Amino acid sequence: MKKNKPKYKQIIDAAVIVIAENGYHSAQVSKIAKTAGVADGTIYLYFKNKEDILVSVFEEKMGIFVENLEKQITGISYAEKKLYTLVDMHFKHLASDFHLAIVTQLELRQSNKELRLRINAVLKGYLAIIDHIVKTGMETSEFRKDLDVRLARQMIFGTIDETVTSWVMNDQKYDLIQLVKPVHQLLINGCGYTKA
Amino acid sequence: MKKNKPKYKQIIDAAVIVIAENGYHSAQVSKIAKTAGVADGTIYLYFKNKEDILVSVFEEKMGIFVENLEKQITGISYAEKKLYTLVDMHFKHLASDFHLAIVTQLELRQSNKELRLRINAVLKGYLAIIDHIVKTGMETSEFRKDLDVRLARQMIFGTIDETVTSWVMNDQKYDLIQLVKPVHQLLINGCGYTKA
Amino acid sequence: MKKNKPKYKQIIDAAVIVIAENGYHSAQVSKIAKTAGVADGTIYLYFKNKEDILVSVFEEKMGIFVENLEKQITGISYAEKKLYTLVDMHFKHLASDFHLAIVTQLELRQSNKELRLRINAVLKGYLAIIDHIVKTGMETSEFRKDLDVRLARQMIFGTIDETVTSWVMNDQKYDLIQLVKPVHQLLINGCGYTKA
Amino acid sequence: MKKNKPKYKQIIDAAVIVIAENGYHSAQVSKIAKTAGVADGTIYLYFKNKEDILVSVFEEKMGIFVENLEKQITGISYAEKKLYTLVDMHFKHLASDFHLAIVTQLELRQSNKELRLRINAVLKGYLAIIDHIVKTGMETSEFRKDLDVRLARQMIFGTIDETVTSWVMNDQKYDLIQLVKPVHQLLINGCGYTKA
DNA sequence: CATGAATGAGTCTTCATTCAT
DNA sequence: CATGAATGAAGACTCATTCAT
Repeated sequence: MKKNKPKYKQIIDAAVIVIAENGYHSAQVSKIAKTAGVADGTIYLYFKNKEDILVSVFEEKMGIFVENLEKQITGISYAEKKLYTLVDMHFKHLASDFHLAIVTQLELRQSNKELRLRINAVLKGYLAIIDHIVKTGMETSEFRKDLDVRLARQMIFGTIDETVTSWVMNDQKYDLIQLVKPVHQLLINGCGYTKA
Repeated sequence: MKKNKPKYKQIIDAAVIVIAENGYHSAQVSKIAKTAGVADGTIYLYFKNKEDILVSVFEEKMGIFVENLEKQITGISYAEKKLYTLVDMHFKHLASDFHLAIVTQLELRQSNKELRLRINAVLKGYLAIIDHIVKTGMETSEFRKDLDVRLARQMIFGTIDETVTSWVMNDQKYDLIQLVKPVHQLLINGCGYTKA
Repeated sequence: MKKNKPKYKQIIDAAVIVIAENGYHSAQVSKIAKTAGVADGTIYLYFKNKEDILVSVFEEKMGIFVENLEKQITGISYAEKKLYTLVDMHFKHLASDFHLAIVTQLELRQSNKELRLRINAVLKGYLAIIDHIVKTGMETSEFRKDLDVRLARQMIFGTIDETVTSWVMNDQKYDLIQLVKPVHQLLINGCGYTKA
Repeated sequence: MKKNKPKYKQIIDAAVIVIAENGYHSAQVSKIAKTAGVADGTIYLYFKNKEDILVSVFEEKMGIFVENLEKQITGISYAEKKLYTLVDMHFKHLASDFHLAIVTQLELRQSNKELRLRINAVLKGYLAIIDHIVKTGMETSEFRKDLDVRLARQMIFGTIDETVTSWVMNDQKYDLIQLVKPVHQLLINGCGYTKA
């Protein structure tokens, strides 16, 4: 895959739009090709098949995001602040790209077992960051020592994901970014010490 | 739709199995019919189309579950205990039906906008129960007074859902029911008072 | 076939309406049954299959018509007057039954080879009357002696049929009965002696 | 529709044969494709659906015929000779293409209202020619001045059509072309002056 | 005679993918 | 590299007909 060629990006960008507007199953390869301004066959010079386009969209768009996220979070000392940055960047990322949010929260889920494995591979990097935050919090005693890291991660990811999905399914009619603070508070509390 | 006819239930039950084992898109109607022991055409006496089968499975199975849940929870006084019962029943319900868990967590998500609306209609009852718990907790001062009910609901639902999905995607190789207590603790903390 | 039973006629009458309003292929047997006020299965106590209904409509409605026609025409001496009666009765018959005209001119043609044979059997009686008229005309010297009876019959039938079909396809928006005289004139001329 | 592509004509020609031999409803698209030597899907690059094939056959074959007919007839001065040419070319056209005659006279009639509209659009050109002939005859005093053009046209078309249909339904076992002269005579008489 | 729930055969159409140019 | 015409597999759905009651 020659990921630096302009056509590769053209197709990725066209795919986000076409899939967001039509749904994955109604997004014909020929429609993506037309939107990208290339021939149908050209798609197959850059992608193995239709599913590959979908996953590549995720890999490409989320891959960059996770890289940025990692850089930002590494430089922060406290888990609380790390977690705030995570929620903040996550919400801002999707709030800034209407179509990508739809693809990520709705269309990408319409995939079979095989696809989900590749998606999970990408997600692993993101989940590792969450794990890192949780462990940091336990070390700094910001969080309870007896936290089950996997469960804490599932709460953090589940809450963030559900919040974004609800926002998308409500046609993004309220401001997602305003939810950063209260969501962060919920998560911090969840990981913190039980009230006396 | 004659929902009391035995054939209706036969088809629903067959659909759960066939969809879980093959995935929604590979689950031919004829395969469901054969498993149910009826003719292909009989399916269409009880369901409008293939999608209708999928949603009906959810409506039927989750409808009963939500009813039971409501009854149990209404009789409980404290939010903490209510929430425990919710998590407990949710996990037990899906842990007891291997196929249903797959359909609920994975296959049902592969649906188009129209279908999701019907699914959401069913979910509304479930989410209303969560809302009720959160409000109860706020009234009894078990939970913070300044909770955003919608966000709290999204945390609770998101955490539970993500926990179940992870468990399904890991082929249910660990015991979901053992997670009731720690998940409950995370959620109670999330909704409770900030540590000193 | 117990053709005197009321249900037989009920079904025939329902069929004319349903077929006229929906077209033969969209006229489901169940719709005819419902309109006739009988169960689906009852249809098959009176008719062999769906095609049989269609032909029976024709046999029943046209059979009576041809009988009447025969009686009337036999009593007439001259071919010209016989032909006038034929055109007159034909146009009046179809002009008086909106639905029957549609079935006869349009829907009945949508049949396969086998059906057309049965229809032709019924038509034979009608065509025999035309033949009789032509022969009478040749004997009385009203018509040319060298007429080809078959061709004359085809002109007469073709002209009448085409006139009615055009009228049906134009949604019967002009008065068919007013055409009796001019059509009769055309046919008489066609069969008559060459000018000068 | 790329009507100049060879495949378009291949499919049209295959359709005439397959439909004539099997009847429209038993003529599977896959059979037409096979006969045309193309893949099933290729059909749909050139035709909207199965019905579109049927009408296109008529449009294509009759369109050319009507064009030729127009050219020939325009060059003729007298209505009588014009009419002779019409009948002559009509009979010769269908007598020379066994399969086309079947499709035109029998299968094409098995179409629904929507289809008949497209068929009528093509027929309009043909009927216009007949009208032109009738009017010419009235101007040259070959025909009666008081002819109703529409009725005359219906007689001419009805007679020709019925003659061809009878010939097709009798398995074309007699010579259609020998009927040109007598049929022409019938029509000329019909339009001409009443015998003194 | 009458019912109507159940049957199951039969086919058009889509669209991801290929490959000759 | 790029094209786009051609491919062909695959399956949901309808509805005439049956038969146990």
